[in-house]
Amino acid sequence: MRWSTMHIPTLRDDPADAGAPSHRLLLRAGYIRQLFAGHYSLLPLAQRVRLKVIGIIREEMNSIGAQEILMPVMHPAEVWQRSGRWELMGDEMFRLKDRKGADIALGMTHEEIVATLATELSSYRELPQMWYQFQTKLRDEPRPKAGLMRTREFTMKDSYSFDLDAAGLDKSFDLHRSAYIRSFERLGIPAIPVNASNGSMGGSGSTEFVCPSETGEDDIVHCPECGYAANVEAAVSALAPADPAADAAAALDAPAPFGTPGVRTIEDLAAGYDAPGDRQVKTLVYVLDGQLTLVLLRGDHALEEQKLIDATGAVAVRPAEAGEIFAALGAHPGSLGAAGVTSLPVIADFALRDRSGMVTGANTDDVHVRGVDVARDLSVGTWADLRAAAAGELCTVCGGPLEVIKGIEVGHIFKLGYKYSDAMDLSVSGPDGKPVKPIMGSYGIGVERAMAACIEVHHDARGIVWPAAIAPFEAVVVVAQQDDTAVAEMGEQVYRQLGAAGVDVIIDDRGVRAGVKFSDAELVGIPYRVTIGKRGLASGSAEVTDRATGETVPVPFDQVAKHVREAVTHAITGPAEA
RNA sequence: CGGGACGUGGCCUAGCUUGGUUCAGGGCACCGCGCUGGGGGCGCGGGGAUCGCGAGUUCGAAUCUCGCCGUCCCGACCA
Repeated sequence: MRWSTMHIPTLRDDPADAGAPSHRLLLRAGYIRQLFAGHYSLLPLAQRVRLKVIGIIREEMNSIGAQEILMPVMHPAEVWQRSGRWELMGDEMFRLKDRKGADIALGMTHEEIVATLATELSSYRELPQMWYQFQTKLRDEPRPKAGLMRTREFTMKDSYSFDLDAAGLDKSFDLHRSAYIRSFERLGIPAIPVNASNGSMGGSGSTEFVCPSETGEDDIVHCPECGYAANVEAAVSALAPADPAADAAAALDAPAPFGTPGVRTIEDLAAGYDAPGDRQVKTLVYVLDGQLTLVLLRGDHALEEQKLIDATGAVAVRPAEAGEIFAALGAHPGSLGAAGVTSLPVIADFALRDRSGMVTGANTDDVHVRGVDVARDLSVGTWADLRAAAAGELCTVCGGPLEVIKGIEVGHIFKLGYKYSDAMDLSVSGPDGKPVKPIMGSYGIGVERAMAACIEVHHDARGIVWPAAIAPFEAVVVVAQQDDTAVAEMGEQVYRQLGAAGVDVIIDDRGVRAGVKFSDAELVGIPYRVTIGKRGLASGSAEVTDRATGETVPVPFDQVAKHVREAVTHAITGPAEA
């Protein structure tokens, strides 16, 4: 490829972008252009990277025995109605009508569609099956952001497994897990597998692959001691046990009201009334699928909403509004409590179990009660893990202190169970001739997001520093003096030699100054730069510069191709054995 | 969906508060010529904008008012 004929419109003049995050670099370096919010054109450089990313993931998927397919982006509404997700997906699903007036969904994921395909499976002998595709997903994101990081239109590698039983699913799941670990390793993304919530996918277990990064949107609870890692949506932590003696000391025969004028927060109450946060019961009011529900936590704990959703199975979840709360309880937030409330469902966090001598609101403004015995005074209908694990709490595995880090979710694997098998009526004949329902798994990697995450990890003040495996080009030949015929010819010759040696190479043959070529090569992020110039011509050598380290070594012209080929080979991890 | 900001040649932006000699100035990019030539070089010349859209106020609107659209950022959701 020749730089002079390639459309790489770099925007090199914004000093504020030094060390900028991936979306700015992709834009500046001529990788992407926005069409409108959440939709980007990929220019030649980006498409080259994308195809390499796809190639690596494809190799790893094939190596675990998965087969590539391609499913439509447009789906008839009926399929989604059968699984119940036509309603569940709400505004996030793009919908349209065809000329006949039939409802059509634009695919945001393909569980329903593969399950439809899988109705053709007829015997246990055909299981297990793993099918995957690279396909555009369309999601009407409420807030697209950060360039390729969060778009409304993106490529996803999604795969689906069908197994005879749970043990088989475990195996397919583990195969994907290992394929993902190898894929991210080859892509240069330091992703770590973390426990996660299943969300709207349903099912029993899921693992997210998260790339640690300050720009990430996910909070990951991580134990440096033993390696435990989980999304805060699912993370657990250990608490110091409650002190029974202190509880006993604060216990009363019955809850005793006391005036707390102006007190609205846990902190106010802790400060003025000898009621530390861990002695309070925090009462939140949520509307779960239309049902007003009291959610109880220890005063110093924060609710993790996803845990509430997972624990209740509710679809529509929102905090209640002040008006609704007053109508139901007769008080405003700040003075709420569950003591004596039997008209509303009550769900409480495990940390409140068996506590006594607690302080909580009295459901009368400016009044609280003390001496509350959870078992005696509160009608808790459901106990669940609802609190968000926090930094400094203890690891349930090894007891070490936990930390919370930010990360980018680049992949997610789910054990789906029978949700879609049921909806689509999947069935095969078992060994005994009786029908058996296959069990499903689903597995996704966001391709463009992986590119963005990779840059997030691999960039410096001069631009992108691609790992050789997915760089748009492995090497660039920079002709330092384009109008010097001897130099230009030597550049062409070295360029041809590199190509013949199997190096993915571009020659910068533009008629611009050497400095422009150098800075562009660095901004774009090509791993190896081969400089051909008057200086080297005299001594019969080129200079090979490593983008990552900045190191430059002189290499005789006839050795350049071999030298670069070896450097690239060394830098790239090959595919796993099939 | 709630909160905030912004919308001026391909890109970045000045002008807007205090409407009128600016029917819009600059930088980058682009075209031509010349000088340069190993780290974003210089000079001269040139092309390119009905100031997001629509109403309104006014003798006069990029500038003021209203509406709409769009984009970005902060919160609740996802690969």
